[in-house]
Amino acid sequence: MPIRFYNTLTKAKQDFVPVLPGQVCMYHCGPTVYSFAHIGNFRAYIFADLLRRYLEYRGFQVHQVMNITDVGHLTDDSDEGEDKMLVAAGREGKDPWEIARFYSQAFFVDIEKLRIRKAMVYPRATEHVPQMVRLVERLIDRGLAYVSNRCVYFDVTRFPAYGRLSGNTLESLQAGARIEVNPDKRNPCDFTLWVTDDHHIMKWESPWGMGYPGWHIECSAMSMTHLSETLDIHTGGEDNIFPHHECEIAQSEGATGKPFVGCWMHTRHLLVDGRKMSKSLGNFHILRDLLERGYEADAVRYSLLSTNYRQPLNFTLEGVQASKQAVSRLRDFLRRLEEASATRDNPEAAALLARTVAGFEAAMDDDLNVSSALAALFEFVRDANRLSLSREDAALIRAAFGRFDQVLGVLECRPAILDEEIERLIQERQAARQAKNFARADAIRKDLKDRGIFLEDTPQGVRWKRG
RNA sequence: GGCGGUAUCGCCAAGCGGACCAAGGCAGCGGAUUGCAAAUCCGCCAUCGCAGGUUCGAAUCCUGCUACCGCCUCCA
Repeated sequence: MPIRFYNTLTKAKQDFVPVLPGQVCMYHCGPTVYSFAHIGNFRAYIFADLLRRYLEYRGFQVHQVMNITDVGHLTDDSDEGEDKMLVAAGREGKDPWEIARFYSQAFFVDIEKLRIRKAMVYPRATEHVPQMVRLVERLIDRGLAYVSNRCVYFDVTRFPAYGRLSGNTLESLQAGARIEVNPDKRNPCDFTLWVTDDHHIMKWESPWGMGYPGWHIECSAMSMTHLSETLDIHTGGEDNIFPHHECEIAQSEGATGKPFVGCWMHTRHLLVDGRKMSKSLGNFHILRDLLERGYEADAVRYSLLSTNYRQPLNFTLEGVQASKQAVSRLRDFLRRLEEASATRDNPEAAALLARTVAGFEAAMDDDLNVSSALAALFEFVRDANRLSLSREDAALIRAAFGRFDQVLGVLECRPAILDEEIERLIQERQAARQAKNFARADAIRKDLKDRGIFLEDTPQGVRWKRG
């Protein structure tokens, strides 16, 4: 069975066929580092991570690149918008370079906590200005871009496919009539490739004067530099579809004459408590706040992971709690496996496991249907809990779950150090229980519980876990 | 105004015309087990936003309505 992905460009699920067999070139629109990334951002990055992990699970060699946008882009093409990096710099009394350094470091701290595997490269826009300039020159040479009043614009009328990704054709955009008229442009929908502005703080040399690049060109330039002129997959949030990705296609294909991306994948925005996340509604979450309030990174990851990326996930704190419980159920199961001691192998275990692997893969093959894949795992847990298992059965199951977790990244426990104090208390409690001093035994358990260690008494002895 | 999406149990969420009088997780209730717990097992817990229509058959297709979300200026 082939893997099937929904392609925004064709608006249909289709078989995934990379340009080079067995290899995948994948590019993700990453953070603009002018503030802390919020959980909505992380939904997109966790999706990208899941995609990479599943492709690797399926045996592909994945070349993964995520950009870091550290150039402040004007919010529109008419030279009147604010520059995010500059606004942040003003707010915090720093220069834009410091802002970028600070928030990109924070970004890497956060993705590590969320167990997002690192991409091959995180190219920065500020380090690729020469490549962008060359791309703009190519576009001018091919007659797709023009210089006007020292700025460079892309002529959308020269690229007939403009609008294919988003459905925003030139006619419908003009019908919408919300586009400001810029006298320097030939057509109202033309977009900026280079802004010449000698007074801007972040500026570079170019054939058209000191200035800075337009807000779409970096992804085209960096994906070509680090991957290829034709990408297998390009991801981003749904808000990127237009204008960002539409413009990337125009620039890239305009310059190379080759298809830019085989499969465009876009993550739906999430809601928080059923509403759009916004600072004014007070439902704006960043990872470090959630961690400070006692929620766990793994539970947050599970929450953001467990809904298909094309559904409007509703993020709630109650949901994070539920996720924590769900993860516990899986981890408890794996922990219990270590006590398997049946003397003969259980043929049902292998059969159940085979069915579960098939269910997991069928679900994931179908456009990363994680909810369904997880259901297969939970059904297995319930069924396996009824069985009497040998050590060999348990080893087989653990290996399979290890492979599942290479994809999901939520089962492995964080390294937990059992210090002597805890060990000693467990011993003391056992002695108290032997002596039927249950008051003392319960006091110890409560003490440990308050310190995040949970004890379970079983016929095989005391088992403990971190909550 | 233009383009697009979503609405399934208290909460989250699969389902894409028949195997569904609808997975799975969380929460809840009853029981087994336990010194008490925890974990685990068993049982209970929805006719799918509303109104029509198509079909032998619809959560799944069509029409209308309502609500919410996204894009059309930065935003995952």
